Amino acid sequence: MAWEFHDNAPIYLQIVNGLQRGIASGAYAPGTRLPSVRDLALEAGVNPNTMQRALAELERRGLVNAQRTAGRFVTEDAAALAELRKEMSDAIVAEFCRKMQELGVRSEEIPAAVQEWIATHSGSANPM
Amino acid sequence: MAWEFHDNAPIYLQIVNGLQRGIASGAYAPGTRLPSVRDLALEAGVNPNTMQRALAELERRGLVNAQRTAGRFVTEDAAALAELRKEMSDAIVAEFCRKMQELGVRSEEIPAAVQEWIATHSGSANPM
Amino acid sequence: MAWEFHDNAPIYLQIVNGLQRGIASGAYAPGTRLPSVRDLALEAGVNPNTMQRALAELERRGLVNAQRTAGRFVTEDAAALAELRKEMSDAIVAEFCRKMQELGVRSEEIPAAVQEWIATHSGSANPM
Amino acid sequence: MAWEFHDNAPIYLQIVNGLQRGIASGAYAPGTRLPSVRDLALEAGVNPNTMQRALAELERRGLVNAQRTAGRFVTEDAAALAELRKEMSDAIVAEFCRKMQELGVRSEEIPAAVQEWIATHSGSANPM
DNA sequence: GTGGTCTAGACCACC
DNA sequence: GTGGTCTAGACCACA
Repeated sequence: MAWEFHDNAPIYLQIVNGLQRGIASGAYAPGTRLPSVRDLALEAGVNPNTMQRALAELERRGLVNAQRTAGRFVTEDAAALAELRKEMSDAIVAEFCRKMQELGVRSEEIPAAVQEWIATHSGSANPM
Repeated sequence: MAWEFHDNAPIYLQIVNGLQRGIASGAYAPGTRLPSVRDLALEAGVNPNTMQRALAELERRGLVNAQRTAGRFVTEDAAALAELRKEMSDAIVAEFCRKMQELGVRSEEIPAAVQEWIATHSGSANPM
Repeated sequence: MAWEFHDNAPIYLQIVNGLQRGIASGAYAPGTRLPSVRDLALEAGVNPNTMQRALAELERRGLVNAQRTAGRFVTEDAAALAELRKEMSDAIVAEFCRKMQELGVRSEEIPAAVQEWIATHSGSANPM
Repeated sequence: MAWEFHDNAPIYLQIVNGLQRGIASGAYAPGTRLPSVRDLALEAGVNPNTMQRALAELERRGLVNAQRTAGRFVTEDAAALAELRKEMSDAIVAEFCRKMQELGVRSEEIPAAVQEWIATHSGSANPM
């Protein structure tokens, strides 16, 4: 995971978001043990305290479970994971629709635009 | 227009993009006179030369026409504007789909997610 | 006639050339009276002495005849005019062929290029 | 290459033209590395930024490729080079025909004049 | 060292 | 006043 932070939001929240993305996508699979705080902090290039705070937030949200000496594990709670995916998906969709409307595209036209794009780009993920 | 620049791309290109968004959305209506280079530069907080470069690029793309002493005007070429909107729309859709797929959403599921979101936000999405 | 002088050659020679062009093309028709030295100098934006020198050169070449009080007249000597046209034409052709060869076009290919151009541009003089 | 600029056109465009001539004639062979921006600017006696602008234009036209730290290279795209030669050749022919017509030579007579000149200069025209 | 970008400040033609 | 061009000098990423 490439960590790049902007200064519009606290870094720890940006980390929370990034880890949530990892969990939602399955990059951090349910039941899996997360790397140690130190390692995660090192990888992200932030202070371990900042990473600690992010992980505490994730735990508060029920997405990871700290097990005293063994480390932190991604939750296996399917409902929680589903809800997470729903929330993040909704956020992405919301931002998307906002941008499209800013461009002058009416709500009704958005789904068609999406379907057309998928039809013409099926198979090739064109990262830009 | 709120100008905020990140350092992942040249400022002049970010300006090009921002102005294109303004033109595509109609914030800068076809045939309208744009503010002068100096004014735009002042507003964006960049050097007039940088703004000049961005505007030259827009002119090269056929989106604005410079008229010697009278200023620059947004093109009235409907085809060019339509193509612009198509390109920008496609870029937004592409980024959206990429994010959704990164989240683990399969392509086939994306349109449904969009439609559902629009259905549940149809009231607030169109605050006009 | 638009007078623009470069500094690679004496101005009076550039004037000679310009007037020769006028005579060769018929802009100054055979037998016609030329404007006065003063007027020509004024029009060209040069010192009357400079214009005088240019006209003297033209007279030396037999292209104009000074008639004491009546002014200067373009020669009616058809042979001289023909020779003039030939010389100027040759100079233009020579410069043209030099440029084409500098571009890497072989001598044998030049006439074809000319004919093709004329064929595709018959009628429309495209000044550039 | 001898750089001499007139003030009828922006210097950077004159440079573009000069470099195009070099590329079209093969003086800058396909695939060859061009001198650095700084060196070219020094040679031409212009500001590096002006030379940069000219080179950027050449790149936009697909005639040179910039390779980050290695320098700029003349394109090897034969089609692009052929088109370039065609364009430049056409421009020269057009100017030539314009001058001839200004001299009073009719279009039909131009090819003959060219062929005659070449015939009489076939020895010295190809001094290689 | 290379290309690329940005700023600052100047001058010009046009009307 | 407008757009357009040019210079000077600086900084950056890349390798």
